[in-house]
Amino acid sequence: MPLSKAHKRETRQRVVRTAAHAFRARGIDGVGVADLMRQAGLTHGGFYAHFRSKDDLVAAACAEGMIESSASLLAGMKEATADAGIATFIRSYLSRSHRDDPATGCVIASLGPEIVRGSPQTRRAFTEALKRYVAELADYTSDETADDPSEEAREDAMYLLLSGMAGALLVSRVVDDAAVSDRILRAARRFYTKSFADSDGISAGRPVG
Amino acid sequence: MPLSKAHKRETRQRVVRTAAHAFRARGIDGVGVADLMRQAGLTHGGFYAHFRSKDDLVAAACAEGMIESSASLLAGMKEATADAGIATFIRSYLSRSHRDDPATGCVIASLGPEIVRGSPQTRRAFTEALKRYVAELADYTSDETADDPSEEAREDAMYLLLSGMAGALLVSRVVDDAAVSDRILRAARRFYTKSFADSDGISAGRPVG
DNA sequence: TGTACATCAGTGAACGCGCGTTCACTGATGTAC
DNA sequence: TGTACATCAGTGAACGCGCGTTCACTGATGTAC
Repeated sequence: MPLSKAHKRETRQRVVRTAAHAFRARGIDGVGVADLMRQAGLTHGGFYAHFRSKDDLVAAACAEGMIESSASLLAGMKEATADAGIATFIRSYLSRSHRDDPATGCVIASLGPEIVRGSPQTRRAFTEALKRYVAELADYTSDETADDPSEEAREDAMYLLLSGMAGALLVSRVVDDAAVSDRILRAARRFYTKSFADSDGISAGRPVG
Repeated sequence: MPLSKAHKRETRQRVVRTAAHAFRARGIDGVGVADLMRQAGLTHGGFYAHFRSKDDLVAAACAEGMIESSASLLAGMKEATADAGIATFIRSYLSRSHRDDPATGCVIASLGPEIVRGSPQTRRAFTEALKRYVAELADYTSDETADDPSEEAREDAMYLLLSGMAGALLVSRVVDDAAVSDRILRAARRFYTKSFADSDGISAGRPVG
């Protein structure tokens, strides 16, 4: 046997992780296979020992990016109550540092439309990662009391929260005016916190179902 | 003199409109100059009589798409009260027909990230069109009474509404599961209507400022 | 423990292709007389 | 009203370039003996 299977797995994973970053920063069409392999410390020819096509990598990288960014966001949620945890989540997601660093951030906001137009495999892989993420968030917001809404309602709420914040982040990035961009982030932090991390009765957004 | 200036203006406008549709449907990188000119009934060489570069067209097409889609959305809002008008707006924006027809729909949801990575001119042109759109919506929601929030607060609310709906639309498109996609649209219609088109006191989202 | 061998991850030149852009041209047009 | 002319929107062949993919190869490796 030549090199070990673990070594091959590691190389593949390195390429996928490099791609997950590069795609979010420069777009899927903006990153070539040769460019990517160089960044991973290899030459372009070896690419096809790991992937059947660029599209094969795209599917893996989109799922990987989703998993990475959600993990780093979820990692910050060690709060005592679900509301406090979600409030932390919202503050991190709608931060200026997230806005200014798409490479490690939310895939929906950086690659959403490209995935929509992508291959069935890409959409499938991404959807699966997104569903797992939303389910995890929905579990987190479950408080196991009598008025705890159904799991489906909690999932719907998390789809709303996540998609709404992704839209706000996207608009804050697209806008060519730093003051307006900051205003959008600030207003969104307030709005989503009030709607999804404030159980004191008056909340309109949580639960929505 | 050769052909009239009006004729040239019309040809240019035809190309811009064709591009505004094609870009939203297939992405900016997914549409070539030659392809576009063919669709407009011309050959590719003539392109440079109207635009300095593809990028020049992209800037014009993104602004055009924003203006077109906002106009068609605003056209449906002839209601007696601002709340009823916004409710109509939300219902149209978060409809299945909008989800299934990106070519004539919201530019944020179809091209947002590509514009973020685009040229300064593209972001500038798009930002201007977006600002005009939001100002128009903010004017519409003004009810001229004592507790009418400031224009800035009303604009912030409209940025939130628009970006949030764009995110929901985007996620409903990206998801590879018709049932989940429909659920997201339905939940979003409910949530944004309650938050932005319901002045009966309990609303958390309007005004946000 | 030492050697011969089969494996296959990774190399790098080469491919066809479509892209944005250029350029010499053509021919329909509005204007001047 | 009719004709000669200058203009320039639009044509279509050609360009250099970077893309995704292929392919004959190399050489470090784990295994068999």
